[in-house]
Amino acid sequence: MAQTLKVIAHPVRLEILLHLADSTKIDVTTLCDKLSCGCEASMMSHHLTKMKAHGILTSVKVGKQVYYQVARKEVLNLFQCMLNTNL
Amino acid sequence: MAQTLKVIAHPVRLEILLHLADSTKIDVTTLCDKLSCGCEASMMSHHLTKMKAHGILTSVKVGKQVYYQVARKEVLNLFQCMLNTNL
DNA sequence: TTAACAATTTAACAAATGTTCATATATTCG
DNA sequence: CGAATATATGAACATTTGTTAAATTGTTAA
Repeated sequence: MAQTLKVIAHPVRLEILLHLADSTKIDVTTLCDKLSCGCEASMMSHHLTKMKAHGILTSVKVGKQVYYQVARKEVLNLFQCMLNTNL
Repeated sequence: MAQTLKVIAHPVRLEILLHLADSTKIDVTTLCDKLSCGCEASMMSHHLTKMKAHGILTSVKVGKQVYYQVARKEVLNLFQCMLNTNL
């Protein structure tokens, strides 16, 4: 549990999750453009890879792009809980 | 929000919170004894200090001992949410 | 009051993890 | 093939974690 929290506990990664909660799946470049954190593709890839490694995301490669999406929907619940709790 | 999660995202600190959810307040040595993590007083102090620094805990000194308790009850809600969500 | 002890914190350091920037590896298209 | 684009990887740097030892604060009793 601590492990999962740790992976989530990063401003960019939270924003990624927030975004993926709406759009089903999204590729790295688009994600970079949409997020307000001004995150470079390289760094974005790192974050995505990390979350994927922990089973929070999955990815599908289609041509040049790799589309990511949330694998563990529970994480989104937690996210919602945090927003409600005014944490 | 990421900051708060980051502070919580550690096995020992989660166990501390779990314990403080029940017992209103508790001193460092007792906490060390009760937790199953085999955490030394020194390390325990580190964790408690960190959580206190982030406003999650408060402490009162009574004689030789320092009693800690949860300052932000919302954090416990989150905790409960995580348990429910089977995270 | 001071010596001895007990509870907690601080300091100093090595090891493990995380973050970031620069570079490398696909993949498509002309 | 070679240029252009999308993503991944590597290596330097920063932060976190855990350990051991020493310092601080408080208590007790001679």
